[in-house]
Amino acid sequence: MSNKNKRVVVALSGGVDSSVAAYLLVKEGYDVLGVFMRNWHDDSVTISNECPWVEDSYDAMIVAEKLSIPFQSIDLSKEYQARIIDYMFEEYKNGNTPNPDILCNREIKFDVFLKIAESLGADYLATGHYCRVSSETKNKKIIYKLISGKDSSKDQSYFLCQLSQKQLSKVIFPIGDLEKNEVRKIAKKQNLITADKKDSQGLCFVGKVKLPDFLQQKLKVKQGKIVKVSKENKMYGEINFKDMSFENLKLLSDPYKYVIDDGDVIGEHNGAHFFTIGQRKGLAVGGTKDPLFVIGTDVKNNIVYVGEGKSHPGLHRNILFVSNYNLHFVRNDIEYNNSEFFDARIRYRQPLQKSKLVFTKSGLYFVFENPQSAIAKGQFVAWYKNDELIGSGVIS
RNA sequence: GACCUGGUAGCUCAGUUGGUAGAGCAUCUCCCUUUUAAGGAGAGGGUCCUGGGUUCGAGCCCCAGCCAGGUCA
Repeated sequence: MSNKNKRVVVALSGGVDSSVAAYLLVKEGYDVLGVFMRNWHDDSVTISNECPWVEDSYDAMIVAEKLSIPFQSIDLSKEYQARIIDYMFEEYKNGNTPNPDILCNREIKFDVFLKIAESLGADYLATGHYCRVSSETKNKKIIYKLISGKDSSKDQSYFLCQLSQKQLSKVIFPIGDLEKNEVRKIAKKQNLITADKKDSQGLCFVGKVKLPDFLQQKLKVKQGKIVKVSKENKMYGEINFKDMSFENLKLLSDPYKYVIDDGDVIGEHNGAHFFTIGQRKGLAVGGTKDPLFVIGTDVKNNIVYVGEGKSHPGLHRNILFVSNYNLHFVRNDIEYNNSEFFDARIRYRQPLQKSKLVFTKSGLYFVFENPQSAIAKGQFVAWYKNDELIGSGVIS
């Protein structure tokens, strides 16, 4: 096969998915090199008492051995700290809700790590993501497409929404055409040690953490008030949701700005930056008929605003905004007419939502057909056409 | 000062004609999930204000006290 001369570095995480990815590459005749990334050292903040990475790197090595491919381990914790962890703290400090794993893909796996792979002579970098890449030639230029994984319940395209054409040109996702159970079946058949290993969860590379505890490493505990806003509050009635004119879009997309007099003080929290919109757990305030949800935080004045019940108006919005600066086009050859519907999601595994894309001088408005719950500033919105992820951006 | 109402799980309350207590919310655990959340399942938790009394038996009846809210002079 012609693959013989092609060298691929596969990122082995010590899980099933990357193990099977490596196996498939070997089977297809590539010259495969397995590399394990260690990006985090501090086990004191993770929930499980074992150091997960020790076992993971060991499993990765055993898989490499089994497949008879060379293996090495690299430490990118400095870069991870600088590009991911620091960003995370900064965002939370500012009252935003970051998505470190999306950045980890853009900045670490498909940037720092990709460059290392290239320095090792790799033509391609492969990972165990449930995602696909295809390409077509348009005006003599190759265009790469980021396609959802075939297994829709596992599709991880959302986490790759910040990748560029250049990055995609270097990437192979060997398991993107498989379902999870097929991946496990292959691993079992090949006797890979990771076949029955539980799927990893939590922050990629860090592991499962209790976020408020994790954040307390750097963010101070600071007592503040919890203010309950009535669903009858007049501010909810003041917006004309039917007026979709350009001038009104900003008003429609702006998160509600609460002041302390908008509601009643019903409790205390220990730091508004530990909370995010839509959050229910951790408020430690009972006595209501329906659960309380965070509808807004004010980190400057250290106030958490809550509303009672899932259907509280403060929880839902039809429109969100992404500034030009925060827009990222995976495909930069697509025309928009401001009235066409795309599919979009604002969090991993969320069913795709119909949305119009309206471009303005300052940025892009998503006008959803149905109201979206808990649109969180700092999270990413990604838009799709059919199975293809077209672009993404940070929610303002 | 008098009168009224109420004091039951962390919170808000329900508790039939007296037979040693329940629901929602909160909390904790598990499941789901490579972000944050959400969601699903389960668990723990009560000298029923205190002290007397009636009764075989009192959260429920009686008396006294304490506390909270209200009404009237």
